[in-house]
Formats: sequence, C-alpha cells, structure tokens
Amino acid sequence: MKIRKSRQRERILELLRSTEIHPTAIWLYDRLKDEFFNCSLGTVYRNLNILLEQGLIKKIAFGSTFDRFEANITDHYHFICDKCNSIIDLNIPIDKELNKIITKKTNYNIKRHRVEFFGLCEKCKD
Amino acid sequence: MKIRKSRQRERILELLRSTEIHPTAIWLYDRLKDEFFNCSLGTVYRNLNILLEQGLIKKIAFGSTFDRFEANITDHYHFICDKCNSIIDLNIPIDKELNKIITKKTNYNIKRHRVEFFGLCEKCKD
DNA sequence: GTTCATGCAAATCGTTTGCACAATG
DNA sequence: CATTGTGCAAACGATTTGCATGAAC
Repeated sequence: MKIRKSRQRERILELLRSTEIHPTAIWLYDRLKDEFFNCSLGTVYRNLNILLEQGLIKKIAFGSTFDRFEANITDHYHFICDKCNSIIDLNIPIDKELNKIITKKTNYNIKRHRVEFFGLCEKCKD
Repeated sequence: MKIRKSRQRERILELLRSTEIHPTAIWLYDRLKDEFFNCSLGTVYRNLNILLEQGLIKKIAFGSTFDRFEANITDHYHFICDKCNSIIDLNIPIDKELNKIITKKTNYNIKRHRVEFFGLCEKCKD
C-alpha cells in the first residue's frame, strides 16, 4: 500500500513540529478545522498512525486516558506537571549506559527505557 | 462520604496482593465472579478507584489502551516485555537522588519520577 | 433506619473502521 | 484511471455513571 501526499497530513506534521505542548488528537483536529473546515477526527487519527509508522512522530501513551503526540523524535525524557498535566521535554542527556547496567542486574535484555519526572511546573508551583 | 466495608472490595485487594501479574480490571472481574457470581465490572472499577484513593493500590497507566493495577505500593521500577506485555517489578533500588539532581538541572521542582524498562522477558527472548 | 455499595444497563470518552465520494499520481 | 485519502457515522473497548435494590453499621 503506497502512501500518497495529503495536505491534511502535511499540516498535522507541521502543527506538531510547531508546538511544544505535546498535543492530543482533538487539539490537532481543532487546529486543522481552521484550514479544512469539514475535516474529521478520523482523518487526524489515521494520519497520526501513518506518521507514527513513518517514524516522523512519537506517541506518548498514558493507559486508558488519551494519547499525546510529539514531533521531537530524538530520545528524551519528560517532565509532567501534576496539576496542569503539561508535558515538557527535558534537555538532559539520556542515560545510554542504564539499559546495559539494568540488563546485567536483572538479566532481562533491556532495549530501551522511558523516564518521566513529576512535580509542579513553573506556572503551577505557587 | 464514609467508606464502608465490602466483601467485594476486600476480595479485590486480596486478589491484587496475591498476584504479581499486574492485572487488568477484567482479570479481577473474572476472578471475582467465582465468588460473587452476579457481580459487575462497574463494581470492580468503583472499588479499584476507592482502593486507589486509599493508597492501598497503584494504577499503571501507560503503554497500552487499558490500565493495570498492583498492590505493591512501594516505589519501584517496572520492566515491560515488548512481546507479551507482561509487567515485572524490578528489584533494584530507586534513585532517590535523581529528583534532586534533575531539579537542580532543570529548575522544575521534581517530586518523583517513574522509569519503565522495555525489552524481551525470559519467556520471549528466544 | 440511614447511608453506602451493588448489579444492571445505559452513557461516555478516546480511538478505529466501513463505505461512498474526492483527491493524488 | 487506478488507487489512496477523506468525511461521515457507526462501531469499538475501557471506564464511568444513574438508578433501584441490597448490605453495612
């Protein structure tokens, strides 16, 4: 199955690349409507899945609640505000040795890890 | 609102304490039915939420579309198998200094962090 | 006896999917 | 023109909720 160009998908990628807020599907949908006023949420989800398969974006999954997406595909950690739930990319190097260290300690063959830090963000801390 | 004793809730907690598989709500429901043959999924969810509020259990919300639960409320890291999705408690000390270190580096007031390691478990690695 | 918990079913939320039509190459 | 993408609505899976009845205290 060949992937064709689509103005909607291009715009979704642009939107994701233009923001740091790690949007939800509906957020993208709301923005997309400004330009494609009849577009549907289904289109957003379909294109998000295509972009994921293409490795152009990443999904941040939180169990049964909603997913969030980001175009920053470099490996990085997140800070998540306990109050407003904003997600912020952390500009700290990921610990490449950790997988090896824990592999040795546990005997599981660890390929990658994910870290989230929690607390109150700048806006919520007062 | 006062919380009363309930045999169903007691059993759910027992079930969670007796297993290491980090069950889903339906898994608990299936077990609960053996004893309370008319019980409902709603009851399971309601009681899980009460137990969560009481701090007697924890919810594992990431990685998939549904939540999983555990009665091990001590702070610990998880290993998650990429193939069979089993979740295994890691018996390694959590890094208590990390919150402070990252607080200094980022200037966010970090209260806690969570780490998940991914790879293939014993059964799936071959 | 008052109030909380349950069972049941309907409702909700995020996401996926089937189908007829529109856009791409 | 052959095929993929879209809009729409219906379907889906996990979880929540409203309501009448049952259990706890």
